[in-house]
Amino acid sequence: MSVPKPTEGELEILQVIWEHGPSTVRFVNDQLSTQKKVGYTTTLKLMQIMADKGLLRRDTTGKTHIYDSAVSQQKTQQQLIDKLAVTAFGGSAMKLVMQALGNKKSTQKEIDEIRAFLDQLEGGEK
Amino acid sequence: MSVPKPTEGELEILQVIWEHGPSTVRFVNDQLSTQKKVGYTTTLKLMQIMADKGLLRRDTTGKTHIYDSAVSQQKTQQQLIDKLAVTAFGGSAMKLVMQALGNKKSTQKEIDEIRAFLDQLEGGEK
DNA sequence: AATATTCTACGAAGAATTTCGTAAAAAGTT
DNA sequence: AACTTTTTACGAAATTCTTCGTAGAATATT
Repeated sequence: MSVPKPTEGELEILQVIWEHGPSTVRFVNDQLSTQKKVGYTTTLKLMQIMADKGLLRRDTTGKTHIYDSAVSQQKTQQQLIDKLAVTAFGGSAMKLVMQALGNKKSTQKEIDEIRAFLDQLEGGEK
Repeated sequence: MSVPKPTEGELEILQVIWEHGPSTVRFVNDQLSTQKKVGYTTTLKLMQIMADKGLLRRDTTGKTHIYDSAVSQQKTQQQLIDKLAVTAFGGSAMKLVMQALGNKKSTQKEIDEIRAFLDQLEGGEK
């Protein structure tokens, strides 16, 4: 297999890196620590494992290693959506979308955004 | 905590029960077996655990126990979407929806469905 | 009634994930 | 240079999830 689906803990790390770009373990751990209690070596270990798996790339030239994402945010998100669609929505991404829209107090602005997005989808069809 | 988030294996079982209603272990196992190889006692054990967790209810009056879902399909699906939104979309369900719509070759019919759904959302606002 | 089949209960092995302690290397400080 | 801090490496414990073997109870079959 190529790159495995990230686990939940791994996703938390990916999100930090997707948002802030290449980061040190220290930085990622600081970010995670604002959300939950987590030891430094725990984060380190996870990131090392992720590098082994191919989820992260690391630059070991400097004193402190710099980790960067080796997977695209969009591809990963799509992978997770597809997985959820299969495991919880009988394979229907549309049902998933409906559910996400339905049980959500969407603002008028959001609804308009979706409409615009749909228009765009129709326009750019191939 | 009340009812925990179902695991992947548990979701497969829930889907069978959501679709077919109250079921025996035998039936659920037969259904799962059409998708993947799985031992009878494996399914049994999982369903027993799910009953302990509060994901399933069971009727033990008869010879063979009958299991029914103790969690609503819709609530569970929403729970999973919310979780995915948080762990992979920075908490934004809208981003999740966009992604789901975007990287999906949506048919015209599906797009129209979503539009109708949005109209309905606006109409039934409180 | 004896035999065979089906089902539940139990426990435990296996696998994947998460956590962290300890030690050594590297860098910074006094 | 000696000391402190930071970082990496390693391994293993703890947790959660999954799988299944075995035994015994319940039911059905011959």
